[in-house]
Amino acid sequence: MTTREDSPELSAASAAVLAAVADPLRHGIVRYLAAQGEQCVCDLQAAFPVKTNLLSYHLKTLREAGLLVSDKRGRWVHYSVAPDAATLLARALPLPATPRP
Amino acid sequence: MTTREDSPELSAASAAVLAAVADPLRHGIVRYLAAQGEQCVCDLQAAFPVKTNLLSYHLKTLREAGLLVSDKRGRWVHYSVAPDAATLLARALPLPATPRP
DNA sequence: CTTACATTTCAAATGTGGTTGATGCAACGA
DNA sequence: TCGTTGCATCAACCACATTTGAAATGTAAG
Repeated sequence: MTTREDSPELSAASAAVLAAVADPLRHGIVRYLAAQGEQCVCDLQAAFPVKTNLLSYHLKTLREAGLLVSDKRGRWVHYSVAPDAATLLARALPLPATPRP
Repeated sequence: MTTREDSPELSAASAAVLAAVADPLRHGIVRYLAAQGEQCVCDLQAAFPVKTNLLSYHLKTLREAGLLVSDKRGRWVHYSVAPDAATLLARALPLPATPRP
């Protein structure tokens, strides 16, 4: 094992994280949750006009990428942006991120 | 026309930029060019063991995403990271980027 | 207990991007 | 001119991601 990361593996891992948000719907979901804070799936259904099972599929994709966390409370499942999502994304970029204007 | 960007369109445009680097090979190419500076395709062939036409396809993808620029000098084509690539990527993220440690 | 509701899971259909092999083309040298 | 080199383009194939419809799970209300 090496101390520093191997380039191909780093690129592969980074690409996987980026692929999660490289979809218009998933990108919109993350933006929406970042702006609105925690929302239940039913709220997301109102905001994004897609079938429920499709929404569920994309939420699962984002969750498995480590960008979202879910919390089941009673009958509803609430989703929110993972605490380290911003760091995860910034580190996945192939270039150092510049501060936003 | 609106003053602020429309959410679905912004997400779509951002997702397109992110999709360009959401591939291990393309991610590696951008990282390599950022580290090494301008390189001709022949140099990239040495660094990435893939067929020439495949490399050309991925370079075209990155170029069309606005992340790379190409410069044909004589017989060789030199690629380098576009001047505003870092900004383009940072803006494409669905969350404000955190500074890297 | 039975029903309704919120969300997930499953399997099958569809679509899209990456890969390959072949071909094209411009620049250079013999 | 002729052949070679460096790179791009094209069409076809294949693997995988997305989408769909149906059914399952789990929770709460009546």
